[in-house]
Amino acid sequence: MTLKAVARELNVSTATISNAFNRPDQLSASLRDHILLECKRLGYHGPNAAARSLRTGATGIVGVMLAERLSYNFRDSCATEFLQGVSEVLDDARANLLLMPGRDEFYHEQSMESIPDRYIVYGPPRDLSVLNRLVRQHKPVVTVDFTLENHLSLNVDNYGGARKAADHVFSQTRGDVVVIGLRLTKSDDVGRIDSSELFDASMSISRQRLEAYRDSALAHNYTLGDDRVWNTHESTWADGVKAAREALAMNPRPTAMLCMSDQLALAALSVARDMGLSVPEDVRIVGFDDIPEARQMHPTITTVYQPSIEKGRLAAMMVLNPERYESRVLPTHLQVRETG
Amino acid sequence: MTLKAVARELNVSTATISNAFNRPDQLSASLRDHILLECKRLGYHGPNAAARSLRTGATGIVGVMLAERLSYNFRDSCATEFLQGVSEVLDDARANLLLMPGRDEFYHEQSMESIPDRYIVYGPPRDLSVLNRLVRQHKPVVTVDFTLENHLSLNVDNYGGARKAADHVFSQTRGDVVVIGLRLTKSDDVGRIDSSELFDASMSISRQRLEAYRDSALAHNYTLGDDRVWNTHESTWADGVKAAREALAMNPRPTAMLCMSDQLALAALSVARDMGLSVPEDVRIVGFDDIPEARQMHPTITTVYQPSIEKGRLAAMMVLNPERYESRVLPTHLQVRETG
DNA sequence: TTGAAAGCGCTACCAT
DNA sequence: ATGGTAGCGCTTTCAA
Repeated sequence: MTLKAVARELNVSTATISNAFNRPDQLSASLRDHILLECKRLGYHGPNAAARSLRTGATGIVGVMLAERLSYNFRDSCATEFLQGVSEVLDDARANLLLMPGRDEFYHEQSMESIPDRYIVYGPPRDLSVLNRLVRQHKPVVTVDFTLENHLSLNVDNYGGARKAADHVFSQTRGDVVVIGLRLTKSDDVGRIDSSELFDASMSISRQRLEAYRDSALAHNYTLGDDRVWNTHESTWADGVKAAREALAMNPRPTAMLCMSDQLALAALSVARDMGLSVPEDVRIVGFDDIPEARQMHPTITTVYQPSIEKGRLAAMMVLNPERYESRVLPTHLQVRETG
Repeated sequence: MTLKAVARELNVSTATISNAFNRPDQLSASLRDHILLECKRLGYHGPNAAARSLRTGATGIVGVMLAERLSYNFRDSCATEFLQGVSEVLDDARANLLLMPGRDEFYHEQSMESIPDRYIVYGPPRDLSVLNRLVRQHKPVVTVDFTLENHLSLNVDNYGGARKAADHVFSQTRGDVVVIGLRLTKSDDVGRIDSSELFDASMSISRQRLEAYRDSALAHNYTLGDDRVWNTHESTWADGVKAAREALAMNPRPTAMLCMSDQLALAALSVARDMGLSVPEDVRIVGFDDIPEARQMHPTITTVYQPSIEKGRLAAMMVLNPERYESRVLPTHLQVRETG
């Protein structure tokens, strides 16, 4: 069933059918009602979205570009909460949600970026080429957790949160402190970092957190050298366990671990207990994000709260009405609980 | 940048550019390489997806139709795990994922269903009209957690799992057993059910679970009447708390609760503890799904395992290659832990 | 191996 | 208030 077929069936022009759906003021109410009723009877449910979009350039679809592959985001509580916030607002706005990976290899010779009307870019895409293609569409874009010149952005106060966490840790411990970092470099491996390979601070929230940890260390007469900072590629149990094992094998054993996500902190906690260590007596563990599990675990995790759901809601509202908003930085705060 | 513009720029026909992207065998390798290189230079990243789809009817997008609004699915661990499985497979297949709500009101006069090439329908859509529109597209469809005539479906053994859970409970307790159900009727309210309003068993996994509970009760000389079955609208903390409060206020107090999701069981557990009850001594609590939290909480939740991630993977594989698969029912099994 | 041209389904302009 | 029609960007047949 196409618009043309309906027009023929009802003996009116295609323009009239189109108007019945898109511009009610262009025809009499009675004709419009008649047409809409007949369309229902004939099984025509409104203009084909692809064809309409070709003509108008609009689909009502909001693209959410993720930093990595799609599946990663459903494993990460933080990302899931963010998407929850986004989808709440899109639901109300009657917009659909297209998820797009941030890796170039996923776009084999098709310009999928033409489908959505607007974009939320959640974290710096792994391949910047993908971002460039997107920007060239001249559609509303909101970047989240990083900034892009001439575009609206939404960030949280990573430096402030991390600083508070580190200040708290350094004021409580006399021993060695280590960092379990997240995506600080391009490396896929888990291991100590090499500062020369760090991502740029403007593009990497992890880098911002690291700076805060280091500044705090300095303020407490301690140095957080490369030999005390581990990198992980994903905020997963596996990566966290690997890094924590290496870190806790250091001699002398660290007395505190600053983890860049709660997921990593949870893994570190498990490793510490397997080694027979008491938390926080033998080793303090502090996370980041404040995912629900941080509150539910025993012991509960000391961490930095960031408003993930709210971030999603706001990102969606910003991209739907860019003219009404300005770039923002949302606050974070320290949640002292049992592990630190 | 359009294909036409590129063609003009390079002094070849539009057909040749199109072939360079879609049918490499139709032109010389050298010309193709030249064209692809020039396209990159000119910032043309391949054919516009909307236009191509208008012509070919294919977009490389897989639609996942959800039973309800989008946001609900990001709050539900089960749904999130399912989507994780789906997206793993779609990642590998280089397909994109369009999330679509299952409520009619979200499709205001636009036939969005023309965009995806294939559909996974996760749970019976709240409004069947949406499903009908979808089916009329004659695209591959896989239904999950319900069946649809002439279409591939993927289910789990709800009856079997629920039966094992109930048999376990009835063999352990002499007192009153209540059910905290999930979407057993259309009602948005939390409260006791009226059996005459129950959904049809073929469309409702909850109904299947209820039948299993009731059959098990009968086998143990007990009757699970309407006054012992609560309905909730969403598998959320709030709904669970409300239902559990009412149920535990019964006189005599129930000694076991069969909950249709772990989320509801978690809420019931919290209510029981707030009332000063010991679990499982005073009241046994059994869930369904086996979400990660069920293992992590203290006490750990006795529940029925269903393979949510695997269900997602399989649904995606089925919809990508419908001819290679048949409808299936995946097994479930009882996980006895501390609460029951 | 390459090119010309029709047409996918629709909307927006301009006529009437 | 309604209709005629060009053209959005592309693919595909057919002809050269």
